[in-house]
Amino acid sequence: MLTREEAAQGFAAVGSEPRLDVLLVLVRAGSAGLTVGEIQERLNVPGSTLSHHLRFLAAAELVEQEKNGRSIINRAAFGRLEALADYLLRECCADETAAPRKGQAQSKTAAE
Amino acid sequence: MLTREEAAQGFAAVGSEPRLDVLLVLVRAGSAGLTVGEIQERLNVPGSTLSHHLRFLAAAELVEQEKNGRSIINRAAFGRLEALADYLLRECCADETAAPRKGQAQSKTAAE
DNA sequence: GCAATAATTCTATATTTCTAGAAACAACGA
DNA sequence: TCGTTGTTTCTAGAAATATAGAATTATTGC
Repeated sequence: MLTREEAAQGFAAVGSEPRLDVLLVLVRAGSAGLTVGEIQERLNVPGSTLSHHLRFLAAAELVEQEKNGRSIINRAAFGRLEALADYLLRECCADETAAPRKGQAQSKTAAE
Repeated sequence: MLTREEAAQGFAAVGSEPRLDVLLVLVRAGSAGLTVGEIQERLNVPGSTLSHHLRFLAAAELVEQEKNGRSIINRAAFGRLEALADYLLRECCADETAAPRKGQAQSKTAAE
């Protein structure tokens, strides 16, 4: 499971529009992944900038990079992304006084 | 649904450890919420710093604030958090060439 | 070895964010 | 109205991040 630090790092990684764009392009690409050049074509961003953002995403382990000849294939780390998605609401309502039914995110209209 | 900008802003909001801490405390508290002072007690952070972070979270609409006398009650916006959680993988594999079965996040071992 | 391609690292500047003390503001109770 | 409590705004210096051109490294084909 994700530590608090890993989760924060993961969220920070997708917490910028250019990086979120990069990740979404990779998520759409699925398990095949995309080379840096292919991402660059789709997003129209300078190589050095893209490289910077990919490093961020890779450091957070949201993207995996595999070298293939002179290209680098980037793939979304689907397992990590699922863990991240689950993280926020996992402890929902643990301190709820009345009925501590865990895992129940009540809608915003449900306030007492 | 969340726009790309809203999603990035939301992720950025929980992309710092102190802010993630604040949000998790509120998620645990459930629909009752917590006053600023109560959060402060639990996290042991200066008021001005906490106020700064809460503003960030409120701007991203991840936390709702309601004035109550001289206190302010903060509540996690569970609906928003769910939307955020869903956002990352929603378009999974849309570009997949072979079998574009949407919504299927294959495990990391599935890369041929 | 040399040119071409793919990507990263170096560098520098601009911008944003973090942190927290101090001051200010708002609401309530006496 | 005056003091107290809860919270925000002001302020400022330190640190991190964004952006992108230029130089560099790595891989391949000839």
